Amino acid sequence: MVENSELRKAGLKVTLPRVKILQMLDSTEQRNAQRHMSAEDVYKALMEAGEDVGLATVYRVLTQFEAAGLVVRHNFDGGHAVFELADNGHHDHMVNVETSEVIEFTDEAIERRQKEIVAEHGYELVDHNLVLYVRKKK
Amino acid sequence: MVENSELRKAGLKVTLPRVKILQMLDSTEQRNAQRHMSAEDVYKALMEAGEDVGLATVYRVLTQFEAAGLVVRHNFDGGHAVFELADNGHHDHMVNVETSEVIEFTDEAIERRQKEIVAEHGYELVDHNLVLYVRKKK
DNA sequence: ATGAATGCAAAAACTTTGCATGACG
DNA sequence: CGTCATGCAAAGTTTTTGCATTCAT
Repeated sequence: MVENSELRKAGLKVTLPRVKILQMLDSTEQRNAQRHMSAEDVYKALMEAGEDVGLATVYRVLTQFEAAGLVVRHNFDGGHAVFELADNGHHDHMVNVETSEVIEFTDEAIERRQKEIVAEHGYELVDHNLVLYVRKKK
Repeated sequence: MVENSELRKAGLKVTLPRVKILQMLDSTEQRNAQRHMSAEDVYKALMEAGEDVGLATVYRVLTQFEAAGLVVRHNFDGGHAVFELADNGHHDHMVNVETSEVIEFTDEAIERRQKEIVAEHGYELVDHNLVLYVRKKK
């Protein structure tokens, strides 16, 4: 189960909504149902689970989680942001354009090269976002 | 100047708003002012130029341009989408998180590695999206 | 002339905020 | 108990849509 100590560590009081939201993210991930949920997704899932949490709270809590590094926010297409638990390290995404399936991966060579490129321009890397849109090879 | 034939080719009637928007994108790019403009940016620029185009039209036209491949839409951080002319080939982006300045780049090593990774998973690359969020090195 | 495109205003979609109430430590 | 968190509703943003009018061909 997701540790409540994670919340304390982040300086966040252990409240019911926060615990529920964290569990929700964790459990959907376990079931591999949907690794990336929008605020609305989380809200609906909570409602269906009989948990009475306001949508505004879901937004607030997800934003706090992001600030605390518990969760990562992605802006894949447009429209809405999606969130995923940050607990299994950094990774990039491959999206199968035919099925919308999301595959995670990491590649050292790319990571390294990114830092080099940025340095060559006199910057330092704060974060990055790489999405490969793919299709099954025929 | 931007060719109106581009519009015809795309099956779009050559109307004043469409021509103006295309020119606006082209001219800001020429002046290197801002390669990436939001719908609002385009709208304001048109207003300042004395062109009377509705914001809704700007959105509609940019969406059509995107569908026609004349323009590329990016969803960098969140909030709003930005558009750029598609005429100068593929490139990735670096966003300075302190100034929001956008720097374009391409890197063969990364491009190559992406194809390899995708192939290793049994897919083929359709498209990709790489954004590096950077900060000036101190 | 005729269908497509525009402008306006209204609505939709997503997210944030103010404020009174309620819960955590 | 004091403070922080929540819920609700209202407001903010960004983008889309309905509809009457105007324009391109």
